[in-house]
Amino acid sequence: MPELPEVETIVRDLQSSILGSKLLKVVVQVPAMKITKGEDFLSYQGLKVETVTRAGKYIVIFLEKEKVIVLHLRMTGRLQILPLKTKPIAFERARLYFDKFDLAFGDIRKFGKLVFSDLKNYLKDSGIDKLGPEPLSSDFSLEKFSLKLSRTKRCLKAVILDQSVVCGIGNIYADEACFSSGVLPYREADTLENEEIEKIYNSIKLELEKGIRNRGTSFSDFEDAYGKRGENQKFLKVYGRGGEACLQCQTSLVKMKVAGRGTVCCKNCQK
DNA sequence: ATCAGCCCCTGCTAGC
DNA sequence: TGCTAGCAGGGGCTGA
Repeated sequence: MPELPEVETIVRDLQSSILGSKLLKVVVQVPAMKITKGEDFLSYQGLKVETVTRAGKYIVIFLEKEKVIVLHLRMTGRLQILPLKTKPIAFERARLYFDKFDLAFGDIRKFGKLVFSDLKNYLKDSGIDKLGPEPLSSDFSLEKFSLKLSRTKRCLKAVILDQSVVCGIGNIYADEACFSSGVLPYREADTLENEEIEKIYNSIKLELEKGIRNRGTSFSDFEDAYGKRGENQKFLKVYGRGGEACLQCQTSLVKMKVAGRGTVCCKNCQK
């Protein structure tokens, strides 16, 4: 499941390869893909890529003439840079044909999203307008985060998974950040001490930065834009380790459901 | 207004 | 061995 570090890895791959490339043709397996706008792919053809950026878990490709393509990989989406005329990848849902290579969008579960829009409308069309601050930017302040937590009875994990509070965090990094901060994910947010909130705030940043350094977590099937697996799964302390020994205290890690998500934590190390 | 819980979708696995 | 129920979860939607 691609979260911020995985999406950032793909975006960096794209930045080093597709800037300046010309989009020749778009083929989408309708209705397999959820597409908004852009029945009119013709108007995107022949345009060069100007910039590629990330917003939360969204990939945003800016083209000439104020055209914008937004992708969200959701659970099982993947984006692959391929040599020209490569045969379809597994569960391919769309392909963008560029002048020097193909860009394939594959997605087993069809949860992924592809939005064809323009500079004026892409934020709203894609849902990026609803995102909270980027966790690794200065927009994500301890003060605002603290205020959000203190004003809700929701559990900690539900709040940090809420993309409108802080964007880009998914199940893996939520569990890792909770463990790393020593706070139980099911704690009611308004019972957290200032000291705990600061630890959580710092842990979120540290875990995401670590994920990016390791080029993402390939727990099941994440691959970068070149089909290479990440390394961060080797450094996970709790995610996917339910029933195994805690790396800090050897207590058996507990697996439970929190905020509707499978969750692993250490009842000894986390309070 | 807030928030829990259902739904989408399909591959994999545990259990019979 | 073969079948099936249940699980995985990001985010949109619904109803309390």
